[in-house]
Amino acid sequence: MNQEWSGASHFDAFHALEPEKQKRVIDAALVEFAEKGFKRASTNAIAEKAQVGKGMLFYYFGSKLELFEFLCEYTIEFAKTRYLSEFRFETGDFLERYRKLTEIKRRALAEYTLPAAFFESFYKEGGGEYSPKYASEANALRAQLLDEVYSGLDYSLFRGDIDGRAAVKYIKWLFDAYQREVNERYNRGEFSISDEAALAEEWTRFDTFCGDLRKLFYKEADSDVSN
Amino acid sequence: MNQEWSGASHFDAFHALEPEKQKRVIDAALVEFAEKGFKRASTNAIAEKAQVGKGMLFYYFGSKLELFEFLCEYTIEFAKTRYLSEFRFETGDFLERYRKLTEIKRRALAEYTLPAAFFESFYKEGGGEYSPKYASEANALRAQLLDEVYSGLDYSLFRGDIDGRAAVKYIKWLFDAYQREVNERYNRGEFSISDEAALAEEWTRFDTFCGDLRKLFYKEADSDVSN
DNA sequence: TTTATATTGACCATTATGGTCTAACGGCAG
DNA sequence: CTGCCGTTAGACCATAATGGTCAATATAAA
Repeated sequence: MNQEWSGASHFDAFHALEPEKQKRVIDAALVEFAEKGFKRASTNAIAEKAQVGKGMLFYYFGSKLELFEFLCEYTIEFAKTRYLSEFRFETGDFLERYRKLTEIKRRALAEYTLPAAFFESFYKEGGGEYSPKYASEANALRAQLLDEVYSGLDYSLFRGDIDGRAAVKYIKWLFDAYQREVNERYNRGEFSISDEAALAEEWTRFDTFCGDLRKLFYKEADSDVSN
Repeated sequence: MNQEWSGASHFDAFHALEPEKQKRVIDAALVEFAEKGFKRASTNAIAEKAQVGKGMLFYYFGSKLELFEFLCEYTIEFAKTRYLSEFRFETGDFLERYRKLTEIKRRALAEYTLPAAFFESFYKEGGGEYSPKYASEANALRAQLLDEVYSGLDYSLFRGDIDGRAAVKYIKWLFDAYQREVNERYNRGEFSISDEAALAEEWTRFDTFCGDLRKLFYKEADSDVSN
């Protein structure tokens, strides 16, 4: 007897699972794919990490690729609703924009990290090769995001002796490096989200950092320079 | 320098090969290990990339691990003789040091890239786990290198309104990001080593970059510093 | 030719992969 | 209790790739 091929995966039923189990599966898969990219990722590892039988993955998703595409949809949806929605900058001050962006990220750190890592990996490793369907959508979203941050900047705020576009680039480099440093500290367990005091210290650290950038790249606030 | 390890691997004989074939093997192995780390690296891929029978690798080196350790020794030796030897800074000016460091790297770009990538990968991926023998030596070398760059800095050169250690960190971040950008341009084939004009442009680009950093982080200097 | 060294790629045991499938579990209806 | 059925786990399978071996050569020297 031949069976139907298409009706194999109980995709919808997945959402009826206990949310905690759903989350375990999703998180494990996000991590695995983010770390290794589509091809090198192992469904065995995902099942193990999620503490779930491997059969379950294929029961719900049908195949590795379909699981991957489910995550694409999930992260894109996440980025749109939880991230891009807060993304309306009224100021032309680049530093202020990036500062606010970092704040948004940080506030949702716990839930944000994994989808963001997956999204980033999708872009860097060639995730789009395996799922062209989502490649364009992910790119569009990325572009929209970049546009929101980089368009309509007020270059007159920067000090006059350095090219404005260069200044923007430098500031971005510094922010990214700063973020990396924080992540490293976080991964080494030097502070945790639950520790109020340590978290507050992180924020003042961030404030001095932003202050430094302002001192470095901007015109002096009180005394206007005549060029 | 070379001692007898076992009757099995004709380790010494490797150096008697045509240099061009040696180089093919070494380069292919450096690339493979640098890209994938020890475990994920494939001897098959190395042999193929070097256009050499797989048996040859094991004939000369005995095992994957011994090949790996040969490369460790090779790169460490390379770093010592071709790199660290030029590494005596008499100035306490951090920017000047990093600038010179970049110059050294760039001048030996062709021969430098592969060993450097291997060395970096050895540190980032856990190469030391597989070859503890060389882990300590590599770390020592790395430490020596960092010490040479970071010890005895003259913080009084920096502008007064930003912490000196922070300034050093920011400058390092910017240099690294700049390097990454250049590498990306290079890998995208936007310029080649043989193209004199493009290369010269790269150097003036680098000069403006250094100039920017000086403007950003240093006290206003009316007198030129020359070395 | 004989001898010694180089060199290859088919071959082997092992491991890991994505995917399948059987057997069992647990709640529920009758 | 007995069937039923959506779930679930993990043994299982064909396949591919791994590090490593080895008999068969090619090369060159004596």
